[in-house]
Amino acid sequence: MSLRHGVLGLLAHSSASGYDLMRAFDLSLANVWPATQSQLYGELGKLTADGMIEVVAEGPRGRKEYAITAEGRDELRRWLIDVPPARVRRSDMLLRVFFLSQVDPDQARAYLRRQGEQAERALAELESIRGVVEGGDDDLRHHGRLAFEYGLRLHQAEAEWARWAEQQIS
Amino acid sequence: MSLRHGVLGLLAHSSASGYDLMRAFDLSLANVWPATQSQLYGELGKLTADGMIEVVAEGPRGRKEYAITAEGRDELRRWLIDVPPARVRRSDMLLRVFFLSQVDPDQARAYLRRQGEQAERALAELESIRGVVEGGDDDLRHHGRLAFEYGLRLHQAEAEWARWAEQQIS
DNA sequence: GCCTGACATGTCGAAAGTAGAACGTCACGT
DNA sequence: ACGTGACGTTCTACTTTCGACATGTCAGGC
Repeated sequence: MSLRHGVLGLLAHSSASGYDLMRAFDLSLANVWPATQSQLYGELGKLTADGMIEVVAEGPRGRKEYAITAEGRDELRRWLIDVPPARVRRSDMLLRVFFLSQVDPDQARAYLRRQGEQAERALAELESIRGVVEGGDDDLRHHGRLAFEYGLRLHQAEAEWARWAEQQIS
Repeated sequence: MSLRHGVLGLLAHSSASGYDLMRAFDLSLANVWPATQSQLYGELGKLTADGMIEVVAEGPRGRKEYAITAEGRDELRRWLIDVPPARVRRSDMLLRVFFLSQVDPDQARAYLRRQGEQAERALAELESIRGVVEGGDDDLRHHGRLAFEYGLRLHQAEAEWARWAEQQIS
């Protein structure tokens, strides 16, 4: 249940409303841990019930501003340090690769080429927001930079692999 | 719903029982699309109901051997070619990176070091089964080799990133 | 005064994934 | 004859995720 910890992490950085968090998820965590609005509001309710966060202010339009509690901070740290990250990552892209012999070689190569192009597009997109990431200087952004670099390297490797794999099919 | 296509893909390669598929998932697809036994048997039922697969033989211990139908093969091809793979991959490992400022630098560095070591372990493990992957010569294995190489490159990049990231924290 | 668009929260149902209990069979070694 | 372990299926219950819908408020421009 990492959605819970995503919310705690953002609230540890600064208090926010559900709507604020929704945007924060879309902006900074979109590529790492996407979440829908309904998921978010549901989790806020559960976190409040569990005493991990609390409503610290109410604004216009029923806006509720949430803040992390000491208990929530403890839980976040525990998760960061003590809970080992999941080792496997599902990839339907790679699952398809296993079964590529079911289509003819031309189509298989086309598939790999598309994947390569997609990786390059992702790479270009990342490069285009490099300025934004390197601009700010708060904690979140600082560590966001590490994640940014990860994405860069990952997509690079992916693009190269796709080119290599395409050549393997003959 | 890629579990469905994982099953279809394996059955396209050769007929098998639920139990056989379970082992096939554990062996070849474990790192790409893990599935539990209950999920598998459930999906076999649904696929049969949908006419994508059929029972072609019954063996001892209530064993049912499933084979893919023409309809199933069509669906598999459609998925392979027409359905674009998901672009985002959740990573709780990376999610933690965003919030690393919540623990002290020593702990943050330790976290990244552990991740680097984990990537290297994964790499070593892959290298150790290189012989197995390169041994066989059926279609599945041939394309499995492409996935294998992907894993190799990915973990390599991950290990390097982790080393780099660890140094960034000071 | 009215429309639009951003702000804001909430509920529902379906699909997908996780976890494990329960049950029975067959082959093999001792 | 007996136990063990691989083989094999089925069912239930829970959690997570997704997508859509419902509902309403406030600020600004025209």
